[in-house]
Parts: sequence; structure tokens; C-alpha cells
Amino acid sequence: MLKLSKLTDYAAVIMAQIARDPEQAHTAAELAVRVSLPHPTVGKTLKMLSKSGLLESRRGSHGGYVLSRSPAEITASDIIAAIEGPIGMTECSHADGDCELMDTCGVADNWQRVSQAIRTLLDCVTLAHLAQSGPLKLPVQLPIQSVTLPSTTGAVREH
Amino acid sequence: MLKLSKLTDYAAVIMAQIARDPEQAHTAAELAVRVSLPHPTVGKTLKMLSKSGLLESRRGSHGGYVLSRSPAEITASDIIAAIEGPIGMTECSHADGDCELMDTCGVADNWQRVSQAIRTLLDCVTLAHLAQSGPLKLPVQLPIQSVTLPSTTGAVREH
DNA sequence: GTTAAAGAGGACTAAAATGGTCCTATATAG
DNA sequence: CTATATAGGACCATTTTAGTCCTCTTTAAC
Repeated sequence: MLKLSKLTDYAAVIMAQIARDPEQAHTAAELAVRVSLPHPTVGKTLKMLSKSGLLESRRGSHGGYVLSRSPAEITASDIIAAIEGPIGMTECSHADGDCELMDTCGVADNWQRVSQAIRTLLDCVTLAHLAQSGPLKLPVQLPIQSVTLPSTTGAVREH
Repeated sequence: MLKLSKLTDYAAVIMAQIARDPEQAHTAAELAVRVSLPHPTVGKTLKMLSKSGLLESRRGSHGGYVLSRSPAEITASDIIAAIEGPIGMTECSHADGDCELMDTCGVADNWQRVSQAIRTLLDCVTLAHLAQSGPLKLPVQLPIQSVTLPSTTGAVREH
């Protein structure tokens, strides 16, 4: 399924919520109500986002969270990485290269390229995009310039 | 992490192994040795791949598995979907729309666009690509023509 | 100062997904 | 008839994930 974890999903929703009112500081309690999720869970998510530097927190009375950068400067990659750690399709796509199947694997290099392509894609999607309420009519080509894949004779399929 | 499951990883390695010698029928036992994985696990993976139509099986003595299409016509999407089911980053990106948080979510549409982009990307990666042993020097631009994202004022970041 | 509101940090539990094994049935070649 | 394979599940152990809770610290207001 290549799915995001629930917490990551929550994180995106919460970040979008904050992005729609970026001046205010938002408390966990308030956000929990807005996104219809339990307070402790929202709190946990906010802590993670804060710890990875996507949010800034103010403690004490009148405290809460604000975005540490503008919505256009926070990417989907950032949010995913904040909750799930480094983005990669395989263990070996980022790790310290201690996969014992390296020699019999034979596909590691190419999976890494694909992982890189997905990272690039997610780098292009900003919180500003995500926070937009409805689907927009204006299509924009996604630039994936930095992505390269090995060429096989005619093996790129057309769809 | 946006990670593939181990079984999917195995599936890719196994498919690549078969793709490198596509004439022969390969038994689970033989492939298990080649990819240094336990026989039962390889067997399970092969069954899944066979059930989704990526492999054809011949039972009985002298049996085994062969690709049901050429390596250039089997995509990474196919392999992932065979093991993990439909590709999508969120529950709602393919399901029957019964997410109870729909109204407070506000990001569903855009996640679905991103999911679609990843699907398109993975559709462009074929088994022929994956089966290539080493990293290749010939870079090829990935065509992501069919992918569109909502446009926000200048919110697409350059990298 | 005291108090109330808020986040920080971590421990803990319950539930779900995943990985892996094994068993029985069925098909096929020789 | 027998040996060799896959088909199809059942099953269990492990890991991951989700979710809750408790205590500590910080801050603002009175």
C-alpha cells in the first residue's frame, strides 16, 4: 500500500489547520477539537512536529504552536520525515549499508533511484498546497528534473 | 518511512531474478537458494505474485514459475500492488470514501493527487529496469506528464 | 508568590499488521 | 505409482503502531 502511518496523516491535517491561520498560536486542545481527534494524540503529534523543527512551541499560559516557516517552505517530505523518519522505500535506501542480502539482491541501486524520485516529488509538495481546501482547476507540471533512472532499451512504458 | 514491506522487497528481488533468465521455469526451491531466503517465504511470495497474474505457474514435476509478460511490461506498481494491494498514501486515496474525518480533514484531495503522482512514477519503472545489475550511466528523464498538482501562488519550491 | 494553563518527555498498554512456518490437497512427468 | 511441484490456508510469534497517562517545567496573570 505504500501508506503513510495514521500519525503522519494526522500531522498533515494538523499542519494544514495551522497553516490556514498562521498568525495565531494554536493549542493542542484547540486543534484536537478542530480536527476531531483525541487531545492526547494530537498532543503527541504536535510534540513530534515541534521536535523536528516544523513547529515552534511556547509553553505556559497563552502558549501553543506556530509554524516555524511559511507554509510554502514546509514540504510534504518534511512532515513525513518528522513522524516516520527518513523517506525511503527499502531499508537500504538510506541506512548504513548493512543489508546482508546485498550480493543476492541485485535491485538495491534501482530502488534507491526510485526512492529518490519519490523524495523529489514530495519535496515539491508544500504545506501551502496541502492546506488548500478544494481541488484546484489549474494544473501545474511537476518538475522532476533531478530524477534519473537507468535506461533500458525501450522499457519505459507509455500510459 | 514510506517503506515497502519486506515481502514486497523479496518479491522485487525474486522477480528480478526470474527476469534475468526468463526462458526457464524457476522453482521456489531454486529461487530460495539464489536469493538467500528461506524456502517457505519465497514460496509464499511466489504464490502471491502468481495469484495476481504476474507469474504463471506450472505444477507438478518439472514445474515452476515463469513471467506472464515481458520484463518491460511488468511495472514496479504491479509488483507492489500484488503484495500490498492498491497503492495510495492514505486510506482514503483509493477506498470507498468512508473516512469519518472527511469534513475536518481538508487535505484528502491533495493527498490523492500526490498518490496518483507516485503511482505514475512507479508505473514508469519496469521490471526490466529493476533487473539491471548495476547502476547505469545513461540517465533518462522520467516523464510525469499525467501528474498535475494544484497551483498555489509560487508555492512550488525549487531545489 | 500563587495559581492556572500549557508544552516536554517518557513510560506503558492494547491492538493491529507483518513475517514466517507448516500442513494438506492437487496436479504433472516419468 | 511415485517423486516433485504448486495451491491454499491455518497458525503463531514478533514487531510496529496507536493511543493514553503521568510527572515535570515553563509562562502569564493576578
